[in-house]
Amino acid sequence: MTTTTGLGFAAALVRMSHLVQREFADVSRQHDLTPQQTQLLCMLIGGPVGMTELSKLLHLEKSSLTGLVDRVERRGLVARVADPRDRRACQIELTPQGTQLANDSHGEITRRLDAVAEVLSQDDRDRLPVVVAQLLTQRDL
Amino acid sequence: MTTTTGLGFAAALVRMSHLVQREFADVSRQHDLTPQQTQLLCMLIGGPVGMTELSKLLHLEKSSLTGLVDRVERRGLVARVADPRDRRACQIELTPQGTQLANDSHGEITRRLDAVAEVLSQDDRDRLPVVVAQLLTQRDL
DNA sequence: AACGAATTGTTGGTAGTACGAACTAGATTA
DNA sequence: TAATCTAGTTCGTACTACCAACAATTCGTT
Repeated sequence: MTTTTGLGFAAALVRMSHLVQREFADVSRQHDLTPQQTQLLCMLIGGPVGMTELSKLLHLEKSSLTGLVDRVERRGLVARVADPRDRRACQIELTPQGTQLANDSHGEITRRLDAVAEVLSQDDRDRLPVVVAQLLTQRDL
Repeated sequence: MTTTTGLGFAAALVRMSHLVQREFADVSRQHDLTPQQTQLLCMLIGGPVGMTELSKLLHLEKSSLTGLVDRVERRGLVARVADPRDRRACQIELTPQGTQLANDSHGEITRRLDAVAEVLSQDDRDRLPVVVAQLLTQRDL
């Protein structure tokens, strides 16, 4: 009842989430980062982002984000750069070292999760992202 | 590339995980619990569990678990009961109040995630748990 | 039975996470 | 200009999670 057969839909999602979280934590630890720090770095791969937007992307209060950025900045992985358009605001950007780490981590996580997919039929493998996309249309972004 | 269309397999899993985490956090907050506390309570629905086994189920160090159980015990939701077979060990069990909360939370989370599934075709809805079960055979339990 | 090893759970210390309320400085609108 | 809103920080609190060290108990050998 607990294993492969009688897994309900909700339970399946929860289990899958745990699997992802575990890989994420694992890779983060390899790079001596916390999962939250890794997530922040990955969020910046596309380019600098302001604090307010980051807090929305990460679903964090701004005050929580301040501390997270502080700690990652202290390690020299990101920098706060002034926003020329608004003197209150700042943009968070990856340093060269941070870029390296962000790419490595992102790549490793992607590699691992893709590896997990290998047991599936080609059909299932193609279908799952589509299904997820449908789910996300409701609650997520 | 970021949105619905070109979602890679790994990215899909990560997004789905976020969705689950969010629902979990949301429901926990409604009941004035942390996600970790909710998870602990749900883990005990099936009956009392010892600390060592719990730490494996939750992937936590025993020392981390001690604190988690302490806090939930302080709220009167669980109790440590002696294990007659081993005088070192204890079993963690839900109090009546904890049972109520555990069932409520578990039900609410299940209800929400099942609701999310409603956009899917019957076929996809049936298939996903099977696919997840296949994925879990590798890394998970 | 007794000794050493392994196991169960706790304590204490450290770092990180996350929130809310209060705040400063700069932008926006009336 | 005054009133208001927004961007980000600070502060205080509670929780999470790890590691190393520990006491009590059980297990395995001899």
